[in-house]
Amino acid sequence: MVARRDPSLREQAAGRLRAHQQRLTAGRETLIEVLAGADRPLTIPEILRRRRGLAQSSVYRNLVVLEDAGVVHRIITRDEFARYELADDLTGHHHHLVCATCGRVEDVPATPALEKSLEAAVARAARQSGFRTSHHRLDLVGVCADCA
Amino acid sequence: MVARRDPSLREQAAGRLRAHQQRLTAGRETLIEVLAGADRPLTIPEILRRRRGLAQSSVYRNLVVLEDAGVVHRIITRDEFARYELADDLTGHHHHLVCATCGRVEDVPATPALEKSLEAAVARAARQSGFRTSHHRLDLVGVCADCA
DNA sequence: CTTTCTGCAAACGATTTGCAGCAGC
DNA sequence: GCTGCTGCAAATCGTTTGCAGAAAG
Repeated sequence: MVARRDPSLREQAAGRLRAHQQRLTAGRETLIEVLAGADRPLTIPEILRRRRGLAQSSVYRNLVVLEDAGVVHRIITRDEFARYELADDLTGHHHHLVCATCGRVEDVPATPALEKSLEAAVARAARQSGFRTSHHRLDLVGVCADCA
Repeated sequence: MVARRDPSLREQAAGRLRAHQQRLTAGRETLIEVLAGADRPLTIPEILRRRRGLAQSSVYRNLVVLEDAGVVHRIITRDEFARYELADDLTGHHHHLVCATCGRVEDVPATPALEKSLEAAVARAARQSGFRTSHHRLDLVGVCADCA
C-alpha cells in the first residue's frame, strides 16, 4: 500500500524509532522505502529480491525493531513466510484479500460502512469477554486471479 | 467452541474422512473429541496435555488429514503455535478475540448484522480485485483478562 | 571511546518426514 | 497379504542469535 503522506514518512519513522531509542540507519530506511513502494505486504524473500545486498539477518532484525517502534506490521497468513507492510496509521486502515492457494495478500481499503459495523461488534464482544480490544483484522479469503 | 450437533459430529467427521479416502481411527476420533470439548482453539501442546499418550507426530499428521477433510480448521495468530478448532460449519460461524500478549484465542459468535455488512464488503472487494472470495476471517485483537 | 548496528555462520524450535512395525479391510 | 496408520527419531527450514568488526554519536 502506497503511503498517504510520503513526504513525512521518513520523519515519522525516525521519530518513532527515536522514541524507542533506535536509530534510523541506512538498512532501516531501505526497508521502509521498499515497503512504501509495494502495494501489498511483502515476504522477506521478496524484500531481499527487490534490494540486493541486504543481509537476511539484518532484515529480520530490523523488521523486529521497526515493528516494535510501530512503523511496520507483520502479518501471518497460512503459508511459510511472514509478510510485512507499513503500519496501518501510516498508510490508512485497510483489510486483506488472502489467496488460499498461493498465499498472496492484496490490500483492500476499508469502507466507512463496514468499519461502523465492526466498531459495534468489537464493542459488544469486548463488553462480554473481559478482553480489552485495541483493533481488528479482517481477511477475505479466496483464490486470486493467477491461481484461479 | 462446543459442537451444535454433538450426536452426528462423529458421523459427519467419518463421512468427510471417507470422502477423502481416510479412516476415522482412534487417534483421529480422540482429536475430534478434544476439540469438541474445548470452547476455544487449542494448540498442539494443549491437546497433548489434555490426552496423555498421543504421539506428537501423529497429532500433527492427523490434524493435517482432518483439515484436508474439512473437519478441523487451523488458525495462525502471532505466537509460536498454530491453533486448531472444529470447522465452522460443524460448530457455527464465529470470530476470534486474540490476546496480543499471550496469544490466547477465544471464540465470539457472529452476529447477523455484522455478517450482513461483511457479505457486502466481500462482494465489493471481490468484484474489483479478480479474487474469488470464499469466506472471511475477523479477529478482534486486544489484551485478555489474564494479561491485563 | 562507548554504544548500537551489521553480516556471517551457527543455533533454535515448530513442524515434517523416513522407516519399521501394527491395524484394518 | 496389501494398504494405510502409528510412533520414534532424524531432518527441514523460516527465523533467531552469538560474536567480532564497522558505523554513529
